[in-house]
Amino acid sequence: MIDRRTDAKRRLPPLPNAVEGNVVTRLPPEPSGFMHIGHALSGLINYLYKEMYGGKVWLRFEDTDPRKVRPEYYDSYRDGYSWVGIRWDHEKNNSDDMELFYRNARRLVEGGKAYACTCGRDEMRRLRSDGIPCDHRSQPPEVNLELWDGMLEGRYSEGEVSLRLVGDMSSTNTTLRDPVIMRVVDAVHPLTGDRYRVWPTYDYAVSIEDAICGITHVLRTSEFMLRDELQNLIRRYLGMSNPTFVEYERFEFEGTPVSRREIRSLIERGLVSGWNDPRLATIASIRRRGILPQALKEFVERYVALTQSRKVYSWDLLYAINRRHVDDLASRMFFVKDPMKLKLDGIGELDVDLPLHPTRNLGNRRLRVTGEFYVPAEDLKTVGEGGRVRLKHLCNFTLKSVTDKLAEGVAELGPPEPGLKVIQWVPVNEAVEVQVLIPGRLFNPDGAFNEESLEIVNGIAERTVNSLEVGSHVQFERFGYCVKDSLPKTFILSHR
RNA sequence: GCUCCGGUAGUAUAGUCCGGUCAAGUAUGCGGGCCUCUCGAGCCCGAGACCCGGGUUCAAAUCCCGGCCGGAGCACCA
Repeated sequence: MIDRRTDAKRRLPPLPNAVEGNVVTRLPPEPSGFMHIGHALSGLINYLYKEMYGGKVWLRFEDTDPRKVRPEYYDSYRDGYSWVGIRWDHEKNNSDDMELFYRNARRLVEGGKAYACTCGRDEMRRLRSDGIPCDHRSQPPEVNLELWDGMLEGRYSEGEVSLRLVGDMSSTNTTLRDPVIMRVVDAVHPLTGDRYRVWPTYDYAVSIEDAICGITHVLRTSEFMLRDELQNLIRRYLGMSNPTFVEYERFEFEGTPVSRREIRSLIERGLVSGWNDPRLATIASIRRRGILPQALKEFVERYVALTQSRKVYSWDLLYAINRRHVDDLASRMFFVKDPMKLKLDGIGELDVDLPLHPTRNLGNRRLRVTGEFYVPAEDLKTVGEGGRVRLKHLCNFTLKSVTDKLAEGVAELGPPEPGLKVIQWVPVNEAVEVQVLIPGRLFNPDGAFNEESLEIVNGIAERTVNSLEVGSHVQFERFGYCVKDSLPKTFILSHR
């Protein structure tokens, strides 16, 4: 018997209607923009359930709006999902199945479940909103077929004719009010070029695809909730079976925009540097700032709930998990912010080997010391003249004098003296200048842009940091976990 | 405006379906301590919540009604 009060080993809750060995889920990105953390979390949910029960996951691109789809985004999702550790069993694009959508559309028309409508956009919107059917709804099937064939043959231009489902014009669920299922789009598709100009709409394409992919569980965010009924109706007309739906609220993080529109506007206004700005929550951003995929996975298992309540996560929740993962692989190095020069008597020239990690066997780095160091000014000032301090792994010293520019002291090499403040240091002859970018929240709780969202800290680091590869994790002792960035001399703080 | 959905500590959640074992568990954050040659990791202790008002009941976080607050949908986008 498990104590219900402990969730130390918390996992995803059981999936309704799940059959062991046969849970088929899907990753359904629209390749029209960059992948962000919300996609990753949702993708992980779909993947982890498939792993939990055994089954398959599909990667299926929802690319039926040629105007929005861009070729580069297909890869952005493939890369992103792979990076978070998802391995999908099958991959396809909705745009692969145009003939299938056409065939089924014809079946619907023939069966009286769809009709060709020539109402203008505004007219259609008005009637739908009032719940009133238009005359086209009661056209004889021959007329509908004639018009449908005309669409396929290219006799109509965009907006002139569209194929509509016979739904329920008076339903309170407005998605059911005879939605358009096929329409003419005069745009070149990145995958199919100009081969097709009649495209399915989302609900129609998804209904059919979910059925033919054998999806057993649709796990998605709740903006789709009202669509369940419509999609089931389409499948009923077509004699296809329905999946189980599990819908949950979108995942947001405090002070961080999620919508592409918002992000684009920040970029255009120059408030962030681009789609991979470390303050953003795109996959490119969180990778760049050192969030590990394992941390995302653990985050899903520990903190995600498949409920409809609003979720705005605190970044701290993710950081705490990430910190534990990163702690094992981050080399320890010295970085001094607001440095002050310290001259120590009693130390000659010598080479010292310092461990790269306190507990793991990551090896050492060697520093040559001469008696002149950069150390944090603040530490010396708090200790004051006459005070005693420890340079970590090196020596104890007594501070003799401190001015604004220089401090002097007398050192004794040897083991640490209990009770002394232990500080990091960089030999003057081993010093390199670096900057650390500290990303913060982009928006304050009141919604205003946070002018201090990116802090830049300049300081001195030990030369060893030059040998770090871009993307590698390092812990600047007494400062925080950072990632070596591709920008020259730059590190990005992951978190303290 | 119409239609849905939600509201447990600062944050995320467990518990809500099948009312009592919940004077409400966990994680994170916060305060304190231990340990440690880091302000990290690890360990221990502490403070901190059932949106409001009615009702039903011996008993309500859990059921009912009303209110308030929040979110979503209402495209020939997905």
